[in-house]
Amino acid sequence: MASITEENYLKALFNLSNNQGEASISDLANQLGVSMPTANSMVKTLQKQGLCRYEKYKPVVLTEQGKKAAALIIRKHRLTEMFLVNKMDFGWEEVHEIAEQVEHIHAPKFFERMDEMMGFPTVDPHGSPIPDKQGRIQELHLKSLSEAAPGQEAVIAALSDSSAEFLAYLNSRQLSLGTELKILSKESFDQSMTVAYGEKERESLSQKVCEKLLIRIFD
Amino acid sequence: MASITEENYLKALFNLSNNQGEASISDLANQLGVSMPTANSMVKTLQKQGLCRYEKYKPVVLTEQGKKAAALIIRKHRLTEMFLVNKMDFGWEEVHEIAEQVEHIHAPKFFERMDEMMGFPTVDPHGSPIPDKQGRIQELHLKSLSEAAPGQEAVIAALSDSSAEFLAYLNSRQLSLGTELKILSKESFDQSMTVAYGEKERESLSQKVCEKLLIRIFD
DNA sequence: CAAATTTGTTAGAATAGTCTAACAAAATAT
DNA sequence: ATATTTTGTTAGACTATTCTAACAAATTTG
Ligand SMILES: [Mn+2]
Ligand SMILES: [Mn+2]
Ligand SMILES: [Mn+2]
Ligand SMILES: [Mn+2]
Repeated sequence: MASITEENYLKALFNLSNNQGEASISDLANQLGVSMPTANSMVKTLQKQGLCRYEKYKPVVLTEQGKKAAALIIRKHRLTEMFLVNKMDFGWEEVHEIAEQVEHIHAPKFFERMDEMMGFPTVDPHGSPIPDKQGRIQELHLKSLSEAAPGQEAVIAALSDSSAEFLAYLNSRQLSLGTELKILSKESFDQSMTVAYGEKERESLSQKVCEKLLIRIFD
Repeated sequence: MASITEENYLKALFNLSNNQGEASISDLANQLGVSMPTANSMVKTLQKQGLCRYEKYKPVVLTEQGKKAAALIIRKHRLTEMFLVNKMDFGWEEVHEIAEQVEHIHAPKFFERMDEMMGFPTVDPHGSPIPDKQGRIQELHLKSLSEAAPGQEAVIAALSDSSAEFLAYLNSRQLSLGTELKILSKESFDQSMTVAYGEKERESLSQKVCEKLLIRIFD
């Protein structure tokens, strides 16, 4: 059984590989807030357990076993976040820190019961997919709002940044998953976009924000 | 912040003191499944943090600070057990192991929300009192069934043993908290008691069982 | 390309939590 | 009141996780 520390390294490696294609020691160290020698030595430990492959000075690669282990931890994390929001009335900006702890609980039935109670959700409160019990992840092929064109209509389906700060920004603008946007115009100078949604007739969203909103465009 | 290990030692010390009046190093080691030198050295560590007092060859005593810390962990444990039973449909025999892990989560709001959702319960699924937010415990002055006399009627209010084995035994006899018992007779040879409850006209309960059933006698 | 910077590695040390072996004190039994 | 048993302590060692300092490799820059 992997320790909590090892589980957090696995998750970090998994996320770095998905977001950047590969995981360097320095990225890993940064992500986890440890020194490079610490990350280096933990990578060796994970390799001994067959969870990753690694050669000096090369990027770290998770094995299939490592990927599955990581995905199953992420499954527990995302089920927990969804449970906290749907069944315990937490805000989407409050749940990550709690899930970061709950994901390490060893109690399969606890998470299965959450899953059942929620009717087997496929995404978490930030729109990220929940891996299945085999650790398989259904890829959502979403575009970012930046890629949409004036005149199009779209619905917010997920976020590429789920930091508390970004979520607080979205809360302050009444933006949430499911919000339907009409794209009015795009400023070519700074790539900011003007959109309409809900009660808002004209809201301007910076490029930074548009890139982080993942949408499904209406046909 | 006490580590998970330290928290488990605090709880063990608290329970030993309550059940036996004092906590020896060997009891503590036994309770936690560690060697005596290990318990001995952890006691020194806790003392350095002001959580217990201890002199060589004397029993260990929790300080007020230590008692409060222990009670607050027990609060999280018992709220969790009650939540699992009341809101997540677990059996009373399944929840202890999960609560043993969840009790170490640092997220005050998580436990407050559980508490609210359940309407601020005062006892856990095994009838043990839930300490309040200040770490105060309301003492229930219950008798064991062994102390009751033939002719009396009583209700099962708590258990002095909540092991999975005892709970399974109770399940198999349809005995649970709230079950109303009529005491028909007591065998002076082996202290076993014959009782009636629910559909059962005559059930015999051994002394071992009677001692572990804590009851409230009807006036 | 050579210099400078960034990234990665090794070595050595620290802390937390655990163990076993050996010994010492206290409690119990003869 | 001894002898025996139980309980408790010390010493020394081990693993896991982390750090800093020093150095080495790889990459980027001018
Ligand atoms: Mn999260
Ligand atoms: Mn975590
Ligand atoms: Mn319990
Ligand atoms: Mn515990």
